[in-house]
Amino acid sequence: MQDKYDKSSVDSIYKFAQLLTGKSLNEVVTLPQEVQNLRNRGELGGLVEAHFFELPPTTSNLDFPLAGLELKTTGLKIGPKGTYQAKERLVLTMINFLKLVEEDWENSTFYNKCKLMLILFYLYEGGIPTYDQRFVLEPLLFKLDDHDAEVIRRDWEFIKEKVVSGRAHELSEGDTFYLGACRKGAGGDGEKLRPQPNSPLGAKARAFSFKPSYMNLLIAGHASESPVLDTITQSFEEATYQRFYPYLGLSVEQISKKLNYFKSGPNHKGFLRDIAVRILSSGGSNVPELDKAGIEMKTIRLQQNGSPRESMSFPSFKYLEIVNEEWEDSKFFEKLESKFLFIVFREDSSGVERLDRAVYWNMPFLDRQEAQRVWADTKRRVLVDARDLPKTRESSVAHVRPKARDGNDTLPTPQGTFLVKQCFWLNAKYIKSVLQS
DNA sequence: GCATGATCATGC
DNA sequence: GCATGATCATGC
Repeated sequence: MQDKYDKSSVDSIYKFAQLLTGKSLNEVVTLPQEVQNLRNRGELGGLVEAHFFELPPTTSNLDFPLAGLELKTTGLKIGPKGTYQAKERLVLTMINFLKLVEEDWENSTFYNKCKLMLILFYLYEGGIPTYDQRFVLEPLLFKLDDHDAEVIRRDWEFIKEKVVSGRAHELSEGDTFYLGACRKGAGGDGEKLRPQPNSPLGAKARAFSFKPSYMNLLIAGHASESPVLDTITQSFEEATYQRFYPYLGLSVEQISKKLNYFKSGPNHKGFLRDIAVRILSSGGSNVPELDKAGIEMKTIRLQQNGSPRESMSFPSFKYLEIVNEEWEDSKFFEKLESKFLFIVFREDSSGVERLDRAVYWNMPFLDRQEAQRVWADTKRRVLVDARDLPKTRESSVAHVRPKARDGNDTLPTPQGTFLVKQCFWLNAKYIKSVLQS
C-alpha cells in the first residue's frame, strides 16, 4: 500500500498519476460496489483522490501537504476544430472576503493552495459514469511561478482591491484576465450572502477560478508544442488571440521588458508595432502568416476618452498615376478590402498605456463606398489642383494628407509642379466609432 | 481637442 | 535609397 508512491515526493506522485493516462479510473482500480452503484454520480476528482491516490478526505488543506501539492481533476471537450478545450472553468478555492483583504500575495490562501498543482485532464462524455471517463492527456504539473504568475497575480490584486473598497458584491468575472472570481453557491432567492469588509452589503459567494479561456491556453500548450501561429489546429483568430492573451492589460513598459525589446529612442515611431510583431512571432519586421493571409495589422493608440491619438495612414499615391487609375485597381481599394488586425493600446486612468485587445475587422460595404467617393474626389481634384485634396471634415471615413520623409520628398503633379507626397488616411473619429461598435 | 502639416526609424 | 507605418509638432 505505502509503496505505491511516496506522498512526500512530487516526482513520485507525478509518476504514479501517469498510470491514469489513456485510461479511466475504473480501468485502473477496483472500485467498491457502493461507488459503482452511484451510477454517474460522484465527482471524478473526489473518486480519484479516494480510490486511486487513497487520500483521506481533506478539508481546505492541500491534498498532498508533505509535497506541497494540490490535486485537480478537470474535464475536456472536443472543440469545433477537433482540439481539446476546457469543459468549464477550474474552480480553485473559495474567496473569504474578510480574510482576503488582510493577505499579501505571497502569504495568500490562493497562492499557497495553487502554487503547485497536479492537474488531471479527462475527456468528458455525457451519459457514462464519471469513473469511466478517460484521462486523455498526460498529467500537468502546474507551477504558478512558471505559468503567467504576473497576470494571475495582477488579477488577484484587482479582485482584492475591489473587496478592499467595499465592492465585493460588484465582483465580476470580466474584471480580470486569467483568474476569475466566479460565482459559487446555491444562487436563487434563498442564497445566504456573505459578509464583506468595508461595506454593510452582503456579497454572493465567489471562488477563485481559472477562466475557461485560460484553461484553453494551458491545454493547448500542454497538448501540443505550438511555437508559432498554429493555423493547422486553430483558426487564425484563435491563434492570434492566444498569442496576445498573455500580454493583455500589461503596460507597454511591462511588455517591453517581457519581450526584452526596447524603444530605440524618442523617435522610434514604429515601437508599438514592433512590439506587436514580436508578440506574434519571434523576430523580423513582419509576420509571414499574416502577410500570407493578406491581413493588415495596424496598431491603434486610444486616449483616456477612447479616441485614437492618430488617424490611420496608408501608402502614398502618385499624383500622375491616380488620375489614370480606376478605384478597383487602386492600392487603397485593395487595402480596404483586406482583413485588418487591430492591436489596440489604451491609456488607463493613471495615464499608463496598456495593451487593450487584438481584434479582427473588415470594413463594412457602405464605408468602403464612402472611401471610394473620397478616392474619386481626390482623383478629380488632383487634375484641378493637387494642393487642394479632401480634408477630414469632408468625409466621415477618410481624408488625404501628407506622408513623406520630409519636405523634399515630393512627386510631380499634373500642374507641372512638385508637391510633397500624400496618402489616404482613415479618420481617427471613424476608427473610434469602429472600435465602439 | 482637433485638423493639418511635417517628419522619423525600420528593413529590404 | 525608398516605401511603409506611425508619430510628432503646430496652430487654431
